[in-house]
Amino acid sequence: MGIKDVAREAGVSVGTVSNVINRPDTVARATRERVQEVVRHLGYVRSESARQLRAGASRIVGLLVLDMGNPFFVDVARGAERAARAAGLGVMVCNSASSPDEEAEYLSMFVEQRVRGVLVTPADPTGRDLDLLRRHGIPYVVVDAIVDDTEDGGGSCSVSVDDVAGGEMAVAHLLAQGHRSIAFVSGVGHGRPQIRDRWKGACRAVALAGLAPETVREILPDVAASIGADAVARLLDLPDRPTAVFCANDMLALGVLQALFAAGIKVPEEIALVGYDDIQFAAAAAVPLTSVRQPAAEMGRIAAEMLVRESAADHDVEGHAHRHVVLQPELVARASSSLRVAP
Amino acid sequence: MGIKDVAREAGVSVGTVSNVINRPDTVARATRERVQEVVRHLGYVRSESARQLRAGASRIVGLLVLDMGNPFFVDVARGAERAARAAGLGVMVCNSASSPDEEAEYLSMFVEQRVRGVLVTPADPTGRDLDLLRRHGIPYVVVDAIVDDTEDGGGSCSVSVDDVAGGEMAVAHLLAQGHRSIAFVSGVGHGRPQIRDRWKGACRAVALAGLAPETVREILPDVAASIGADAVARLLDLPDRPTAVFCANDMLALGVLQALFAAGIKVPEEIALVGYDDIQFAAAAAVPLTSVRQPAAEMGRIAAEMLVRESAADHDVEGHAHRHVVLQPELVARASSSLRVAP
DNA sequence: ATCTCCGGATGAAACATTTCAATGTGACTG
DNA sequence: CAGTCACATTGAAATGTTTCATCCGGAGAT
Repeated sequence: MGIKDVAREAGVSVGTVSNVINRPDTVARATRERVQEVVRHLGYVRSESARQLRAGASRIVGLLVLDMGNPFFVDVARGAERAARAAGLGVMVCNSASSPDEEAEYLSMFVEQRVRGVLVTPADPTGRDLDLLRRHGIPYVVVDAIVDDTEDGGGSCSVSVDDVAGGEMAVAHLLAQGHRSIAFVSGVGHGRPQIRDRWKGACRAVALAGLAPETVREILPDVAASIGADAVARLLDLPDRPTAVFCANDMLALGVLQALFAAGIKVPEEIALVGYDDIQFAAAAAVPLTSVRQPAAEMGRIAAEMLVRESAADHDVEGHAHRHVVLQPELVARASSSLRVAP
Repeated sequence: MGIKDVAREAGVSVGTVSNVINRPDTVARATRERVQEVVRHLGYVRSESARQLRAGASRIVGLLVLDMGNPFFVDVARGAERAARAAGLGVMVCNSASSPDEEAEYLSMFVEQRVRGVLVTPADPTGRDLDLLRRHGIPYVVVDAIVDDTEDGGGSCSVSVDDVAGGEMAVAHLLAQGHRSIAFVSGVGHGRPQIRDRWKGACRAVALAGLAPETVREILPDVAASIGADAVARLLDLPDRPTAVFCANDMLALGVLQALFAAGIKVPEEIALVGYDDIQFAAAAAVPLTSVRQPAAEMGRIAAEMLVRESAADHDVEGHAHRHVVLQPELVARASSSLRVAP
């Protein structure tokens, strides 16, 4: 059951069958219809493996995210998937679980598969893992991060969101509500640029308001334990107890919200809460969560489109200039940070 | 940069290089080490396409789910992925979005890829789409459903959860709380067997309690509109307003919860609420949600393991007997259905 | 000294496509 | 009528592996 069987059955050469499938307009109508009939009759489906062996690259792109359990990345995947399919490409979604080892493993699997390209949110902040792709000439687009890799001649496109602006608008919002002691909670991967930028934005908001830097303090919960509970425990231990908490993402914020509830602390009356990502569940939380919305699906879409363009252009060697698209986040105010009564 | 280059550089034949990679113990130590060194030096990575062209099947399994946005399926995917990787297989997760058309499209893509097998939650309740796989001899396991396909000689393994039992325990729980008028809300895909079974279970609980069948009524919100809001509108229109709502899944329940909140109706005081799936966010909802937990990750794991076994056994033609594993759900009681004060 | 065996290495076939130069066939032009 | 051109079709090469029958050289047995 190969192209040869179809050819024999239809009384034509394999080349003609191939043409019927890939360039139907170049073959005479009578022949075309006869071949198509045989294809249908035999239930022939071409073999991608043979096809891509010849072509040198497959028709799928790899997508490597940090956490499939986080709806933010699910949205990114959805956007990417839709755009890729519009270009006739399939998407293989993989989950590095923020581990550089798993990341390396998946990337080398992508190389084995000779994928058309890769969309990746790097787990390894050095971006060293990506060298593998570059060495094999596989184009990639960095999603939700900017990797500074211009020095080694490579470089890449990227799509990200302005996390400094996001952090700033979250804290500016809290300051506007009258809060003067704010905690910034960063959980797993607190060292990642995205999180660092949100922290920077938080500090900038404080500085712009002309307040003391200590107005916002960082809390680093133990990632081994239940993160939300540990964060709240540390929070309550703080000398000058904060009246507001800004969490590095919504998953974290939901955990903190639960822990605050368990501790009998009222949100937003006693402590205001702001998250990040505006995942679908933020609005349905125990107290609807104020959050900084990131255009996740759009990020996925743009990344996939850039990849398609780059992979199409990669034949004229330096015909492709890497671009860095930076999108803007948006504050969505809900009950968890509502205007509190002045003390 | 193929196996040939490695062979030339190391001064051996391609067969030997292949042996070094796939059966290192059959080649003399000196040769082996020399070849390995060259591989490292040249950065050689074997081509999966060529490999699978020869082998006839790839090393990836397809996973087709109904809704990537639903954390339930994300958990299934996680379980499947882990088990597949333990067997050296990759997983390609795709989202049929409950559309038979998309399902058919993805399945034929799987056939093109000559995947090793497929894990699928069918969007087409007739299971007709699966014929394609059977025709091409691709093993598949049905996840979260049982397809009755024994008549056409094919058949398949399946892993599912006893939805009748789940529906029954949800409603029995509400009856035990004293509720005597219950609404069952089923949203998108209300016609699917899973949902029908939950409804059957609900009816059975009522019958077992010796109550009138009208004790539980079904509500079918308009899927085009905002489902939660529409469900609540219909609910309030009901002649004898129910005091409890059982939703076919948690996504739906969260929507209903939001709509109830918007309508100023207190949960659980005025209306009790029970969901299904016990997704991670159920516990963090506005009112922590009572739900029926399904062992999602385990289902994925078992399904993948069955597939691996079947695909290994498919050489001895009828050496494989299809099995149907049915797991048991579990009720997780939370605030949304807490004991209400007698009227 | 000859035979047998065995660990190691080899070379070619097979896998299912795509692509491309070459070929054949009429039809139209000069 | 010869020449040219466009259109359809063909046949074979090329893609990078794996597998398997074969071969080689040396060690042990007779």
